[in-house]
Amino acid sequence: MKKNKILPAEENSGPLMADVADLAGVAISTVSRALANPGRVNAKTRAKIAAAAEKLGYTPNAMARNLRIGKSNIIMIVLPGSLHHGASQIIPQVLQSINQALIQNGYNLMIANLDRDETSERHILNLAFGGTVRGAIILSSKLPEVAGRSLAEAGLPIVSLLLDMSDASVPSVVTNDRGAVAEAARMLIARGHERFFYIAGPSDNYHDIERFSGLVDAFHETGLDPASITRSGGVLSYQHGFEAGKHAVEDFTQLAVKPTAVIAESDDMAISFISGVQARGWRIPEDLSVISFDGSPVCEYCHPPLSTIEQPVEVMGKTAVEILMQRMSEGADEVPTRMIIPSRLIMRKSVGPAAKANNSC
Amino acid sequence: MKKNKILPAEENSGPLMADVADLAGVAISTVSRALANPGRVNAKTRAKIAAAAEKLGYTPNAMARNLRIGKSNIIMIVLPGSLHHGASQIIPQVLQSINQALIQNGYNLMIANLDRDETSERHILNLAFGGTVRGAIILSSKLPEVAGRSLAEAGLPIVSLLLDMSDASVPSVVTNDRGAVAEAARMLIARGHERFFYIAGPSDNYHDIERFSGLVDAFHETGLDPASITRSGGVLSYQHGFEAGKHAVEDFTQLAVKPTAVIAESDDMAISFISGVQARGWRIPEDLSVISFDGSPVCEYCHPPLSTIEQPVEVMGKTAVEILMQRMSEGADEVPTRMIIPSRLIMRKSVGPAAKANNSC
DNA sequence: TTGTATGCGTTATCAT
DNA sequence: ATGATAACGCATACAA
Repeated sequence: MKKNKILPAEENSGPLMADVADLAGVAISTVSRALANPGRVNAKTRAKIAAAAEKLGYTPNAMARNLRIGKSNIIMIVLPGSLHHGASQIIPQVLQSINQALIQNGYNLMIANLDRDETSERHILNLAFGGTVRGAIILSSKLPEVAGRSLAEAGLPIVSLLLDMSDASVPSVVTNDRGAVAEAARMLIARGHERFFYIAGPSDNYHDIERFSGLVDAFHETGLDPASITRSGGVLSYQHGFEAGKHAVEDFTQLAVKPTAVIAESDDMAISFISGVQARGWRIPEDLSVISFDGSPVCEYCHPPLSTIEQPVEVMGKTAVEILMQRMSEGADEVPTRMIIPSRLIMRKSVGPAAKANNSC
Repeated sequence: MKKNKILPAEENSGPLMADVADLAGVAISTVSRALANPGRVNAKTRAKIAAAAEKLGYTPNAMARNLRIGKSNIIMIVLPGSLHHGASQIIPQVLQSINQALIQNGYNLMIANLDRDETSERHILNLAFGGTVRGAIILSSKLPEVAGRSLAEAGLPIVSLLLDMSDASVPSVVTNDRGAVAEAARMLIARGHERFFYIAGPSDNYHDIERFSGLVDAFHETGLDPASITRSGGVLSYQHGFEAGKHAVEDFTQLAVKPTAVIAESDDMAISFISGVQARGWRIPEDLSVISFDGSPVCEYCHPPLSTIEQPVEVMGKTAVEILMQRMSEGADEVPTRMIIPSRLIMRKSVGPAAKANNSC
């Protein structure tokens, strides 16, 4: 039984269910039930089967099972290539939390990279349409789509993480980007800051829009003129947030009237920006207060320790998985289309009162 | 053809090979050939088939294919839970490079977390013995093993990355840890440093042993007494390298005679260590020179910019995949058991000449 | 409660 | 060069 007559041969592929059945002296279907539906088989035979399986070191073949039941147990996470660099500080945590939650539900996590080339899009679509994956969690602002085929039509549940795609009817798990920035900005304004410098990631990206809007909101609320907000960045091609921060230093240097507060879209941007302006003689927070986004662990050890808006990635990841599970089990589409997990502002020494006149240097 | 009579029904699972065959007016086996082995089918029929497939938007079912050929096209990467925190700065790059290389070879990447509990070990073993994955790249110092079943016996190719497991006959891709640290140490010694402080990760880990040995080597070569090396760390339970660095600050503070040079096993450790000692009045590099390991991008923006031994993770990742591919194709086991990819010392301002007497503070 | 038989979607063997 | 057919390993409808 162990070895088949006709086909591949190749490497020994381990004991089969049939082997277990033989050894236990029962039919193969009984083994199948004993494993999947223990309640519906006699305790005695169940014991025999368990013993046989144990003795043979039997492990069910997942591919065969999945093919038979017509479902895969693999979920893919779609990471834009840029994320590996951009918000890279939090990616490991995201993967970790998602994977843990998935495994608890009997699923596995596959990584899919979405770059700007058609090849990667096609690859992802094949994963979806070819039945390799059962669902997707995406960290990209657009769904892969090529030759008229879109991930949206693949018939599998999708959840967007970090970016709100509920407009495109993709359930999304996000943080309160806009409100969190507004809150941080209000706090800065309360400390006397009136001129802001905003370091943006790729323009028109959800994060850019929401977070910048939050800043503008705070200005409106407090009666300040949003005209005194200077934007920097918005370039798509940066590999790292670090580069954006570096470039922002140039922009900042050329300003006739210097802002006293900086809000950066990611910790990386803030870190390299701070490094750059400090090298040119500005002091943080005496001359310039800085707050960024992400809550990377490294912020605590920056010079000075960096205030950051912490994204609750653990919770967000688990929530994304929960929603995915709901979409997959309950046939219904009655699941939330947008979950907002509040972020937390971690105040550190990079923030101080506004300097009176700091156009030195 | 599209819908079958008896079974699941469920969601529409897309066009099948049979549908393509029908539309093209050929047998199903011909379609299979046309797709897999284009050379062995008439150009005309091939065109018909291609047209039909195109029109239907046909995507081959991967699970069925893999089951049939008895091979999965999924490779798993085994990440110790600690790595998500410890050396986390480089994990995204590792994943990125490995995934790219895999996809070029027609494989996909699955993530597997190896924690310290038996559950995660069992899970990984099931992935292996259940045929879900075809091979593994591990970043863990030990192979999952439970109830006598070990990953080593799963009959699938394994490559170790970052850690040398060639002793356990697992082909390994590593960097020249020992030599790189020795070189860095020699350079420091040439600058007058004679008392070193070494911040270690988990004790007896490969990295700890190799890198510390490198430091000792340099001392021997230059006729210095290794007794003037102080070790700190070696604690297993730290979640972040940051914590190790923090703790090292305590150790450092209590030393009667202060070292003038520090070597840390990871950038994270160095970053939090520097932050801590600076807060207590020490100056880098005037009082203390620091070099660490990993080459995290953030080092460039530290205060002062941090010298680091860059691990060539991109090359290492690609190399690991290459070795895996060799193991899988050429039946032979005649593949290298250890590949050493040299690292590069990036010198930055965290290093200076030894202070004459810096036991101030 | 257990056994028999069929099919999941594909590849590969054998004829034609 | 193409077509009919039997597996791959498992799960389920149905009969016993």
